[in-house]
Amino acid sequence: MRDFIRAVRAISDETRIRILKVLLQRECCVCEVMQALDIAQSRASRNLGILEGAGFIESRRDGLWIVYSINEQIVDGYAASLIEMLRNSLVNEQIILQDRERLSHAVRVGLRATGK
Amino acid sequence: MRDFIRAVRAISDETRIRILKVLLQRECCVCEVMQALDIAQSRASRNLGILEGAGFIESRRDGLWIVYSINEQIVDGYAASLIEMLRNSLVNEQIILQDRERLSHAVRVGLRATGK
DNA sequence: CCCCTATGTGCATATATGTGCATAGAAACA
DNA sequence: TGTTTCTATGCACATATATGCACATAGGGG
Repeated sequence: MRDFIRAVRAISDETRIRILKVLLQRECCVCEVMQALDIAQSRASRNLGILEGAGFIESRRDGLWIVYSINEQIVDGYAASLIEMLRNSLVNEQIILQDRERLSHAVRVGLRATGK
Repeated sequence: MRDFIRAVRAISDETRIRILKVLLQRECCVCEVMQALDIAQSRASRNLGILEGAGFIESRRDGLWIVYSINEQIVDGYAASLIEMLRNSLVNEQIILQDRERLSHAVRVGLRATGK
């Protein structure tokens, strides 16, 4: 019951839904997620942590960055069903399309180094 | 997005999960739900309302009672997928089995008339 | 070995959520 | 039409959740 609720709650937040939708496009580091969603870094990090704790995503280090990606090898567990459900949902949602657009321009480089 | 979140949030609460599990056994009036879960009447009523608003269940009047049941005819909508997921989940959960046991003894009669 | 960059986290705060209590509402039945 | 019975809801309150800000941490690269 606890795991079930943790999984469902994890996917019941708009920010985390948007993150999952982005990660369904391709793996991302934290800074790419914050660019895609146009949110603060701490917010991206925290919500990625929640999604990881619920089993939706996994992380690995790649040089300076920590790359998050959809946890594909889950067979049991509730996250698998929910991810599958999300895959077919919200396909024409405005904000999801916006995030996808921004994601396509996101670069794996700190904002400090972008010249801004 | 709003509907998606409403559906997922509706099923992310232990009380409502237990209610849905009970209704998957058979349709119930409010007083049967409160007996099965051993909760207050207002709590049962309120959570039934949330589940109805999210599209999981429907209600009809039957004499003195209002009977709630799983909304079976939903094809589109997110509730259908979530109900299907719940159907195969938590099958050995202690509290779910307790609720089912109490449900089998529940009667469609006000507590006031039980002699207590 | 030190510094710099990316990521994680403690704290304060605003908002949302769940619940009990008491009461209002609704509708069947006499 | 009045009464009884079941169900819904306003209110108060406790708890949970999400977020920004500032800072701590970690670990790669020079």
